[in-house]
Amino acid sequence: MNIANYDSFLAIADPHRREILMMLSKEKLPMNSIADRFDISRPAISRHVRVLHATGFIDIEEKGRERICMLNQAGFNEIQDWMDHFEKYWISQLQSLDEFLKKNESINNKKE
Amino acid sequence: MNIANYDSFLAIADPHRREILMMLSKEKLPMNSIADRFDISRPAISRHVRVLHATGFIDIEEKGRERICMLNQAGFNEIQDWMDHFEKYWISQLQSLDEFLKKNESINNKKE
DNA sequence: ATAATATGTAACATTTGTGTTACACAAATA
DNA sequence: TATTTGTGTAACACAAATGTTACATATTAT
Repeated sequence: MNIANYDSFLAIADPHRREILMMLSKEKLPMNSIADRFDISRPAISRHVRVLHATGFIDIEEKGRERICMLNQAGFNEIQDWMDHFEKYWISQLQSLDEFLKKNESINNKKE
Repeated sequence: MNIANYDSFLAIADPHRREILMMLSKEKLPMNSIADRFDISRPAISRHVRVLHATGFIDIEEKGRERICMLNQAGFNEIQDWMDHFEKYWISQLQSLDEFLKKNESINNKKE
């Protein structure tokens, strides 16, 4: 597929790509060192890195003929923003539960 | 594909499925009410909901012939745990930057 | 009892995503 | 300069994901 059609969510849907991100959270790595650690072909990894780069999860520093890959926060932020929306939902759910319990408590008190 | 092969990351990779989750963060909805709001077919939505349910993003309450869908935190937690790993990375990066700046500061002080 | 409603699912076509091999090229090394 | 190293990408095959239509079934309403 055309790389332009990928978004952050699709980018992290692939286990290989998540493994690449995990590796880069330990150390910066040049393209081929990443590929060496996988059992799939170098071109496949090259493409995965391209996807992660295009979606803002990876920065690439050109150093002679090498391309050093490192994490870029932008991609992660997109996911986190989305998660934050639902975080708010769970917090409001807890509040509703809390209110419910308090109401019940006062009813129970009346019964006694 | 077999639903058993889906994981949380793949579950939220599809825009329709993310839209379903967004809807359910506003209100609980029966299966068909969800489908009504999309321009794709009801069976397609049925499958999306099945995926979200299997991966722990949705709970389903059977109510007569209706199946009421609502959010379930479990799926979101899986994503958040993964995000937390990288959150730690960014914090440690900030610390490194901080240490670097402090070291530089003391060098600059010596120069003066 | 019949009809309408709310669903599930199989079969199939199509689209999308991933992997491979083969080839190209620039930078570093001998 | 010739070779090796680090990389990109096109072409293709295959696998996986998504959508559709058609049909089945259980519950509710008439």
